[in-house]
Amino acid sequence: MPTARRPARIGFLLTQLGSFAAENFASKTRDLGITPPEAGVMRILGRHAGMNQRELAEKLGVAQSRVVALVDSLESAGLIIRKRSAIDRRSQVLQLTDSGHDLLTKLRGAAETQEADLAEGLSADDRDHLYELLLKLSDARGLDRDVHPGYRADE
Amino acid sequence: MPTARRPARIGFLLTQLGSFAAENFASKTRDLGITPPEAGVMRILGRHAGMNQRELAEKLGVAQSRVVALVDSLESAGLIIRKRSAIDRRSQVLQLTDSGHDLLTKLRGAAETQEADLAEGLSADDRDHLYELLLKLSDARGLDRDVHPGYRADE
DNA sequence: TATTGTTATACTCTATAACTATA
DNA sequence: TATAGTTATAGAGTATAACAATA
Repeated sequence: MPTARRPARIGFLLTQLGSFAAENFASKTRDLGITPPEAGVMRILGRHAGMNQRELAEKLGVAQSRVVALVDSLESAGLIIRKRSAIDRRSQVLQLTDSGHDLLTKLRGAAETQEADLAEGLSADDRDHLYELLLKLSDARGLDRDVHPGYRADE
Repeated sequence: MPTARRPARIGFLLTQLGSFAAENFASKTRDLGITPPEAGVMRILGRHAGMNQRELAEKLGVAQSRVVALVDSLESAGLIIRKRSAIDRRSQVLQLTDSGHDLLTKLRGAAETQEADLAEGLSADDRDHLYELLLKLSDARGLDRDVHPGYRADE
């Protein structure tokens, strides 16, 4: 019964490695001129074009006022555009620009690089198995496959 | 070759689950009346009694001024005490109080509860394997087995 | 009246720099 | 001079509440 003898460490290790992975990715987004939360917005808009800001806030789990700042910044950088909906003029519809699509491609490249960084030290079988186990945990908790929160963490 | 077909998602999942684990633990420390960073201090002092504040700052990877605030708060709560070192009167030596030891015991209980929460949905074998894989990753990166950073994270 | 987005404001976390006491 | 700790200050990130335009 190895489980009973093993110390309670999965939570600790997930937090520690999650932090490490987040820092690692943050340094890559920094090189591309955006912050990690901005990268999250880009990723979501890449998959769900035409969202309005309220929908984006809900998906991200942040306040609408926070989305205003994120969208301001990405729009200033020329990566996305706001367009008033013709149907409901209260609503701002968000679209990636060409430049935004280019950046999204680079972000995906960064994610591939990160994957190689992180999995270093594991065999291909180990990697696949780790992926399956993590996915099982994530799905079992109903976590969104596209989103994770920015967060303040500890053990 | 399953690895080549698998999307680059280990980094994402580690960040997402790390965030989830951190939030989960934070809610438990909140019930005990302390914050997650304070819980980290308690854990370290439980293992390394007699540290001074500079050493603690180094171990945590935070500024000394941050340690002042953390220690102030834990001392006000009666969980630790500062004692001027007799050898070097600049140095403040930190010790857990009896009450601090009690709280540390409760924190360990919380970690056990969290472990059960997190591993729900995995078989005992899966849990053991996941633990081994995570530990391998953590060790391969030279991460401290006692410490992880408080952090701001994304993908 | 209700909803979308925006602005104003405040709070938390944390770091850097200046300072005090001691070495 | 150098170091341990403290205080003062500032910046980043985020939320809540008040507000404007539209429904």
